[in-house]
Amino acid sequence: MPIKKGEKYIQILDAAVKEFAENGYHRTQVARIAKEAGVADGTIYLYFESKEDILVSLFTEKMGDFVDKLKQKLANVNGFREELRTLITHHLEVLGANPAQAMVTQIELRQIDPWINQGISGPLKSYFKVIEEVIRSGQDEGLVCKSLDVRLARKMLFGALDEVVTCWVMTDKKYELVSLADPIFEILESAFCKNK
Amino acid sequence: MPIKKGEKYIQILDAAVKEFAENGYHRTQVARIAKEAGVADGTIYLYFESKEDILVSLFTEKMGDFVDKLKQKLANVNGFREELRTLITHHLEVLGANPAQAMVTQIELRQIDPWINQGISGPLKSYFKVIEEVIRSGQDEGLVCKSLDVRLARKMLFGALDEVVTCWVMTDKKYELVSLADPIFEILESAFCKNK
Amino acid sequence: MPIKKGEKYIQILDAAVKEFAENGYHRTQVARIAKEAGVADGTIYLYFESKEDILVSLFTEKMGDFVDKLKQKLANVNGFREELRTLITHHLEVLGANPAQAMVTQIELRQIDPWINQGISGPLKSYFKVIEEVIRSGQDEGLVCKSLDVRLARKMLFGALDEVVTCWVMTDKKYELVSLADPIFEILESAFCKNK
Amino acid sequence: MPIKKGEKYIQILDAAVKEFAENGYHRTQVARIAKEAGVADGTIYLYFESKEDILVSLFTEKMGDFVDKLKQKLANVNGFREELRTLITHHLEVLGANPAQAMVTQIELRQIDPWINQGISGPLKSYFKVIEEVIRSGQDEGLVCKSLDVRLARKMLFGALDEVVTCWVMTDKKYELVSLADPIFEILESAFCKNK
DNA sequence: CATGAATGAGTATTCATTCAT
DNA sequence: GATGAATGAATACTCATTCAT
Repeated sequence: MPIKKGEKYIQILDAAVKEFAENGYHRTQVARIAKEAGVADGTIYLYFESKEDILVSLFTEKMGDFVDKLKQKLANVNGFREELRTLITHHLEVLGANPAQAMVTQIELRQIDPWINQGISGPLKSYFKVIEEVIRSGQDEGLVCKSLDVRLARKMLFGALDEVVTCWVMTDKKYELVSLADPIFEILESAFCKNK
Repeated sequence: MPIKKGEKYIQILDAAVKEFAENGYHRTQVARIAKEAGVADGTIYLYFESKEDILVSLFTEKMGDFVDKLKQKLANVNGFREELRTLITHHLEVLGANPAQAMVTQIELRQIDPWINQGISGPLKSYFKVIEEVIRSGQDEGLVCKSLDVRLARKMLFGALDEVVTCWVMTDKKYELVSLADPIFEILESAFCKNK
Repeated sequence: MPIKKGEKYIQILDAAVKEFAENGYHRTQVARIAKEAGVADGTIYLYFESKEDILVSLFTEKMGDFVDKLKQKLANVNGFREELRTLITHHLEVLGANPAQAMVTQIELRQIDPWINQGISGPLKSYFKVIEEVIRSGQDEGLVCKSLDVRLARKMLFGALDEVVTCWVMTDKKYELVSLADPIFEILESAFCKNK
Repeated sequence: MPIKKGEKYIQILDAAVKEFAENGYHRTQVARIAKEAGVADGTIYLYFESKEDILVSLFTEKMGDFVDKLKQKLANVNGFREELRTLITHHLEVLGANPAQAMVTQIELRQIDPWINQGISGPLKSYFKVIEEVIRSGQDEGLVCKSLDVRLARKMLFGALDEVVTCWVMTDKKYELVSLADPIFEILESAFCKNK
């Protein structure tokens, strides 16, 4: 039962983001992470169950923050349109501001054996829930058609954002990710709102 | 240089789809594929450069067909709306009809080291090109706003479809994938067409 | 240099017998012994030099008692035959009464690297000495042939007893070990005494 | 399912005896055995399941021979006394002639986790069976008391021989093991035969 | 073309032991 | 004396790939 707190926990996580983003998950040795974090190899295993657990924890840890912050922002905003805009902007801002993090989330995380990586589904689901709530609030507001399949809409919205970020990560992040917020907003707004 | 055709080539590819879909890419040993295909271990390397090449070839091979067929269908259809509908339906039909194939494409393919998997970008790009042409034809037709960023729209469209298929694959394929064609079409039509 | 006495010393030794007998020497972690003993990992090393030292001490500690008690019993007995009987009975009684102890002595102790385990030879030698004295007293008494190689006889006697106990330990201790004292005595008596 | 035959199988086994006898089981690395055998590390695992399997196979392989040869010798001999003498001599001869082998059998083999080493019990049992048959033939012949517990006698006989060999191995094999055959025979004959 | 025995590079993980508190 | 977080050495085993036949 690893210790999920403490200074060393953070050090290791930080070192891991750096190494994973730089060399990829499979090419990164645990010993390398330890060195970068300034701890002994064995110390890693006081805080994580396995190399894979580091990657999953990386995601879980950040995803918790991500959703919490998003919820806060949504609480300060009124109406479906603003909520949608907030959601999109938040997604792009956060990932755009942390390229290494984004790299790991978009690329490396998907290299884990899906038979094992149930670990990421929890935090991800809570994000999905928030997205669905936003869409549903649009329905309540009368802006979004009641007959819209909310789950389907969520998948499409998330998939669209996700692909945009992935492409950005893979093209060496040449442009400002957040600059895409407006055009994306307009497309998604059209997609979901009835008579614009 | 490997022989990229012949009876054994097909046998190996078929064995690989089966094994990858069943056990995942990393958990599948080359020896296992050879056994399933009824050939010797070494024979694999007469037809493929590496284990990874099998996975990539799997994708390339099918993606070629996929795009060819799609182009044929699009040639027989008039107007952006029908083209879009054809695109979506084709995507869902083909993947929905080949669950094992879909499993490999959606899940296993993403486990390859991105530093190496440039192999898939070729065939994928030709699909992207078709998608962009469809959107552009919508602009020419006056249905889609000229100011729409076609590449961005393509990413979102593809991302949306891709996520829908991934979710379907991961939920044990309980429903008919193609049954989602209509609702998806309506959302994407709204997304891209001006005043509906 | 470790403190070879005190309450904690006993606690650790007791915990070790339990764990070794239950899981075997190699499968037992020092941390586990510490936990079972209710002390910190590091505390172990205030009382023992190494994991191996625990096992060796276990043996030494008990072997000291074993030989002392045996000597006392022998002092109260007259004649080779009674001495031999006493020796056999003592061996079977003590080990039969402490199955966990016997398990460790007969099985686990032999898993130690013989390049290091000189530690056990001391206490064992004093037992061997007692056995040899008993045999020699038989010679003095005229019951045992003078030409008998006492060291050889000792090895055979000890080996015979040892194997009997090992078999008992490995067959889940289904019968009373001490019940074998009589038949064993008769065989060994015949073995060593001239014309019975 | 490892290949239990072939030239390489023998090479590896020979290399293993040498290394185990020289450095002990735990101190011997698999890579070292491979080097000594002139094969690649991985090749070991084509012929053996694990490092432990090498040690067990070592014993099994030789024990088969040992028992077969013993049976042949016994077939050419008449009467309990000669059979017993044959048994003892064979035991001492074979082990005395192969000190490295004896080292491994008497010392290293016992370092294997008894929870796993069921592998050795088979071949050993067939030896036990032969010993018991010899004793039983003595009973049939009228030389050994019918009331003697044959299994107990076997354990004592085997334990006695075993301990003698172990002592010999551990004292740097300074004397000829087989020279002990006569005195041992006399002791065991007295032990089991009624009126000498 | 086909074979499959042989190769050997590559590394996550364990756990006895230490030492600063 | 006691603690327990931190250490880091140590290595069996896998499996994609090759090549002699």
